[in-house]
Amino acid sequence: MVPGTVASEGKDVAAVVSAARTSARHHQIVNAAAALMQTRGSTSVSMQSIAAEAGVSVGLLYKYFSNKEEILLAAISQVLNDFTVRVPQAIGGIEDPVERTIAAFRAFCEAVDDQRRAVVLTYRESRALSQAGLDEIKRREIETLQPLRQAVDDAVRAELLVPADAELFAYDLLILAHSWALKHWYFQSRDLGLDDYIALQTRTIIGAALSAEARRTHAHLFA
Amino acid sequence: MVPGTVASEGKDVAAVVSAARTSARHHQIVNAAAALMQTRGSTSVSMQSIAAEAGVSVGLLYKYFSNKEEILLAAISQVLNDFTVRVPQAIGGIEDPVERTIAAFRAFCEAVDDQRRAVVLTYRESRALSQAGLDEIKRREIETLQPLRQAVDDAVRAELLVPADAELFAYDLLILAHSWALKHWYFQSRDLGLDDYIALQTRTIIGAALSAEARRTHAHLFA
DNA sequence: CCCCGATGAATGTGTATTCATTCACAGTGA
DNA sequence: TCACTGTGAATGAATACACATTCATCGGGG
Repeated sequence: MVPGTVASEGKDVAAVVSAARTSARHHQIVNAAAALMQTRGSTSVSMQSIAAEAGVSVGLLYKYFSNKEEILLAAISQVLNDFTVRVPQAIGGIEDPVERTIAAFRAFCEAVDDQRRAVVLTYRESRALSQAGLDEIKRREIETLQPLRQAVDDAVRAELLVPADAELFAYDLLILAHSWALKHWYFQSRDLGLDDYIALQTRTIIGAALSAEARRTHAHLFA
Repeated sequence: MVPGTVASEGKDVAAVVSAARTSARHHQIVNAAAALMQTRGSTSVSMQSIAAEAGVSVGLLYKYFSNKEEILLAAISQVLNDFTVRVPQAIGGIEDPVERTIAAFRAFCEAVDDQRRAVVLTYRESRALSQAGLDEIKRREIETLQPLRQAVDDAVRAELLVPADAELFAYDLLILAHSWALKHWYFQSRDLGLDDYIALQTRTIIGAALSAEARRTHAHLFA
C-alpha cells in the first residue's frame, strides 16, 4: 500500500511531517555545529554554544541526538562527505591518469581550504570521541582517499608514475592536503596562497614521481 | 666578590640551595607531565594527575609554575628539544648532503617514534595554549627544521636534489615525520613498521627528487 | 483539553586554581 | 645540649567555573 491513501491517511501524514521535522532539525543542528567548528577555531564547541548557534534550546539537542559525540560525529562526517563528493566530481571525465591525480590533489586541497578550521578540529576534538566513533572516522577518511588512490594506480599501471609505493604515495598526498589546514600558519608566514601551495606540491611530489617517459610527455602539466 | 666567602655566606648558600631545589622541582614536574602525555595519550592531562605522577601535591605545582599552560609549554618544549638535539647529532660528520638529508629524516622519524603520543598531544592540546605559547612552539618547530633544511639546501647547491622548492621540500619531510605519529593507526593497519616507513618515504620523496646525475651516483642509498 | 515539541533552569562532574594549615628545620639564647 | 621560634616549603580540602546532561514546565495546534 502506498502511503498517503485513504486507509489511514492521518497517521501517514503525521509520520511524514514528523520525519521531515526530524530531518530538518538534524540538519539545522549539525550545520550549527559545523559552523561553530569553522568559526570558533580556537575555543571548544559546547552544547550551549551549538544550541545558541542553531537558535534552539539546549534541551532540544537531546531530542534529536543522544549525546554530544553524536553531533560531533555527524558534523565531522559532513566535512568528510564534502571530500567524497567533490573529489570524484572534480576528476570525472579526465582521461589521463596523471592529470586525474593532479586534479584530485587539487580538489582535496580546495576542499580542505573551504573548511580549514573544521579540518583542524577533526584532529583536535578526536580526543572527545569514543573508539567506535574514531574507527568510523578513520574508515571514512580511507574512503575519501579512494578516488585519488585509483588515479595513482592507473598512472602506475600506465607507467607514467613510478612511486616507491603507490598506496603510500596517495596517502602522502592526502596528508599534504590536510597539512594545508594543520600548518596553515607556516604557509601563511611563507606568503604561500592556496594556488601556490597546490602548484608547488604538485611539482615537488607528483612531478618528482613521474617516469622518465612521462617526464617528457607530461611536462606541460608542471609549467 | 666571589660568592661563598665569609661576608654573607649564609645568604649565598641559601640562595644556591633554593635555586637547586627550584631547578629540580621544575624537572620533576615537567618530566611527570611529559610522561603523562606519552602514557595517557587519550585522556587529558590534569593538574591533579600531573601532581600524582610527580608524587607531589597539587598546590606545589603552583609554587613552581604560575599555571597549567606553563607546565604544558615546558613539556612540549622538552619534546621539541629532543629533536633539536638528536637530529644534529645524527647527521654530524656526514659529508654527502643527500646522505645527510636521509639521515636527518631518519633521525626525525625515530625521535617522533620515541614520543609518539606526546607528539600527537602537541597537536591536540594546542587549543589549551595562549597565542604567545603557540607562537613560541611554532618558533621552536621551525628551529628543529633547520638542520634538515641546511642539508637539503646543500644538496640542491651540489645539484644532487632538484625539488621544485627546497624550503617546502624540507617542510614536507618534517610533516611526514610528524605523520608517523598523527597517522600511526593507518600505517599500523598497513603493517608498516618504523623502518619500513622510513625506507619507503625516503625512496618515495627524497629518491624522487634526485637529479638525473644523482640518480646514478647515489643509487646505492635507495636499495 | 490533551498531546508533544520545545524550553531553560537545575544538576552533576571534572578540573584549574586558591589558601588556611601543617611541618621541618635553621638560628638563637640559656 | 635543649627549648623556643620564625621562615618558607609543602599539603590537600575547598572554591570557582565550564560544560554535558536532565527534567519539570510551558503553550499552541488538533
